[in-house]
Amino acid sequence: MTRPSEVTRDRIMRAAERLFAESGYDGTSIRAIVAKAKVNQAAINYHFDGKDGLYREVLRVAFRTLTEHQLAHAEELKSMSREEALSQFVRRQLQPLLGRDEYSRHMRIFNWETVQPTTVFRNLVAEEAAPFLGLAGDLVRRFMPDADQRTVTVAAVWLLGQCSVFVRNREQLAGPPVSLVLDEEAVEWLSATISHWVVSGLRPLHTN
Amino acid sequence: MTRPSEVTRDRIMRAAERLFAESGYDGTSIRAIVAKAKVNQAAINYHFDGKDGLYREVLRVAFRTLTEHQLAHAEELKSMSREEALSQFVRRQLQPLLGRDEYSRHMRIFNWETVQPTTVFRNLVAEEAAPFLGLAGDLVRRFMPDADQRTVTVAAVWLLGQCSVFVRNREQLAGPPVSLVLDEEAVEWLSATISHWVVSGLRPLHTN
DNA sequence: CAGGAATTCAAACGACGGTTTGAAAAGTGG
DNA sequence: CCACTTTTCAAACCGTCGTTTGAATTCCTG
Repeated sequence: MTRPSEVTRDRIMRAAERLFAESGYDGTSIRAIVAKAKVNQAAINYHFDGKDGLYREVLRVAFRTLTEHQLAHAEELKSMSREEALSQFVRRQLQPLLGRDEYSRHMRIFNWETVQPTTVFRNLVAEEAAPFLGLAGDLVRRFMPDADQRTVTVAAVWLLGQCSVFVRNREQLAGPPVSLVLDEEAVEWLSATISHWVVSGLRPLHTN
Repeated sequence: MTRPSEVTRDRIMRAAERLFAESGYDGTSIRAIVAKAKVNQAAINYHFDGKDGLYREVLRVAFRTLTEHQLAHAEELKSMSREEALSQFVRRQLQPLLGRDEYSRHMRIFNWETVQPTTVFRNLVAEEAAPFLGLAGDLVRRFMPDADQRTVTVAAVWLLGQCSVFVRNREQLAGPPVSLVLDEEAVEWLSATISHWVVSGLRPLHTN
C-alpha cells in the first residue's frame, strides 16, 4: 500500500536474490544482505518475518519468472518442426551459460537446492514443475509417438540433463582440464551439437 | 603408528563421511560429528587440524576410491564392442541410484561441491578428474574417430550429464510429478534406454 | 615398572548467526 | 496541524559455531 516501505522491500529482495544465488541460504547472512541493500538489520524481520520468509519469497519469484519465461515460448515451439523445436529448446536451456543475468541467477539459486531441497522448494517443484516438464515431454513425444508414459518422462528428464550438466558445471568446465570457452559462438555451436545428438538419439526409437 | 589412536581417527572419518554427505560442509557441525563418532570434541582438531583438515581428508579418500573404482574397469571396457562398453559405462554411472552405499555417499559429497566448489575440491578435480574424463572421452571417441578434440571433450561431458541428472536429482525424481521408481529392474531399464539413446545419438555423426 | 610421549577429556573462549526490543523517525488521514 | 499508524534504527539477546586450553589419562619404551 504505502510507497516508501516498498522501496526497502525491493532493495532487500534484489540484494537477497544476488547473495542467495552467490552463496546459498546458509552461506548468506542477514547482515550481509542488509549491508548490500543498505537497510537496517531489523527490516528483514519486519518485512518478511525473518530469513526463512525472505528466502521463500525470493524462491517464489525466481520460480515464477522462470516458468513463465519458458512457457511463454511453448506455443512458438508447436508451430515448428520437431527437430527445430527441440533445437530451440536446447538453445534456451543453454542460455545461462552466457552471462550473469537474472536468468542464470535464478538457475543458480535452484542449483543450491538440488542437493538438499528446502521444504519450500519441494512444494514449488511438486506444484509448478509439472507444466515445464510437460513441455519437455511434449517435445520428445513427437519423436516417439508410440512410447509409454514412463519412457517419455524419462526422456524429458534425460533431455534436461544434457543441458544442465553444462549449465551447472559452467565454472568448473571453464577451467582445466576441460577449459571450455563460453562465448556466444561457442554456446551456439554447443546448442547445435547437443541438439543433433539428441535428435539422432531419439529418432531411431520409433523407426526401428 | 600407535594403534589406539587409529580407531578414533577412523571413527571420526566414518561419521564425518556420512554427515558431510548428508548435510554438506556448512550443515555439519563438529559437535554432530563427535557425537556420532562418540569421541571427544577436541579429537578432530588433534587428529585433523580442525574441521577443514577433516573435510579435506574425507574428500581425498572419496575421490581416490571413486576414480580407482572407475579406472579399475577401464581395461575391461577396451575389450568390448563400443556399444557394449558404453552401455557398461552408463550402467556403472547409474549405480548410485540403487542404494545408500559408500559409492552413492561419495557422489553426494561431490554434489555438494558443484554449486560453489571448495579450493580443496577444485584442486582435486584439476589434478585427478583428467583420467576419468579421459575414459569417457575414449568411449565416445570410438563413435567419432574423426572428430576434433573439442567435440570429443564436449561429448564426454554430455555423456556424463545424461547419467548425472538422474543421480543428482534422485530424491526429487522419486516424488511427484515424476514419481520414478528406482529398484534394480528400473535402473537396469534406465541404463539400457539411456545407452540406446546415446549410441544412436553418437553414431550418425561419422556416418553422415 | 618407571618415565615421557601420545592421546583423551571437560570446560571455556571469542566470534558470528538470526532474532527481539523499545524508542525515534517518517508517513498518513481527519 | 494533530493524533495515529507505519516504518526505521541502534543496541542488545541468546544460541551455536570452531577452536583453544591445561589437566588427566592412556600408551609405549627402555
